Amino acid sequence: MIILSKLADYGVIVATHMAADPDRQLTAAAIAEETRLPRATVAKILKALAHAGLVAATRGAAGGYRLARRATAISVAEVVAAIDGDIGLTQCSVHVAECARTNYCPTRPHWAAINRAVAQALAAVSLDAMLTPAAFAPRRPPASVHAAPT
Amino acid sequence: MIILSKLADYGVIVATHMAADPDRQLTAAAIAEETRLPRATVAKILKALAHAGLVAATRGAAGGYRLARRATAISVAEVVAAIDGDIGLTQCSVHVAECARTNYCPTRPHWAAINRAVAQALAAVSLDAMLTPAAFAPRRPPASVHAAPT
DNA sequence: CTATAGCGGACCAATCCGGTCCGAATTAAC
DNA sequence: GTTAATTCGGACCGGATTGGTCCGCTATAG
Repeated sequence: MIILSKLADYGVIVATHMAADPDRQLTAAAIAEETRLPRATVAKILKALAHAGLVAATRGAAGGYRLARRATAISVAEVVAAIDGDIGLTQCSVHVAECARTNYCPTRPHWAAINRAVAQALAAVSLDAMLTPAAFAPRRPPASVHAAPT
Repeated sequence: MIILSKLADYGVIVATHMAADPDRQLTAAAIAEETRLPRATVAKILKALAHAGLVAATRGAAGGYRLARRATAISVAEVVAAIDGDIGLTQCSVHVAECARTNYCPTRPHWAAINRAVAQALAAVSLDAMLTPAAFAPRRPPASVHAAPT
């Protein structure tokens, strides 16, 4: 299973790219070109990021986007949340009201704890950190949960 | 965004239900009834769990399922992986070969670290833990990544 | 031999997602 | 003031994935 949607994945790429030199103002077309992503899709992503206040848009001729904050102050979690919406493991975590099983489902409270761990894992990494040349990151995949990679 | 698929969510419910009294052998129909889940769906889930070796099946009349191991020895991560497949954040994490961006994408190695954190959060919780009455689990949602719950 | 129950797979419908496009609004340049 | 460039905010569509169901087969108990 893939956790992040493609769009959110692209979002991180775009945001990271902008974080590379935060002072430059880039048009959607320029970012698309430099990241090798489809132009229309990049535009859509930037819209979402702007909506969440992560990037600032300048309209009109000679307009473009730039990061609204310093790269160290934007976490991957924020970027993902801006595109995919709020992060939650189960239906229960996000739409609590709709869970008719609330009464006889003992597992529900436990998801919150796991949920927090996941959210924190994403929140702990800033765009700035994504740019650094991978120093500490291990080269091999997790290898703990693996069963059948398909 | 919801991380777990509905099916995987159900899978945890089913597995947890079985962990409640591990010595009883339950038919798929009985589990469906007791968990209030659609019978056919439960059957499908049990098949997946059996395939992964998490539950043992007895065929024929008076057959049924039971946990293959002690509830303390089965993690939520295993249940999820049995149904949704391997866990990975991005396309890169699972299908590394298909990522044409490998060369000019600086973010890739960093995903592995986040990936591990997520996997570990799921692996750290056993079915047995899911059964305990929520003692330590905080009642409030994460509140860190939240932006707009839709 | 018959009823029960899991096994394996095919199958369908619906939802979600990636991606595209277009008109409106806004600003810079001429 | 007019025109061109560029973002904004939608709607929109096709395809892929997923949730859910069903059927025929096998195996076991009585």
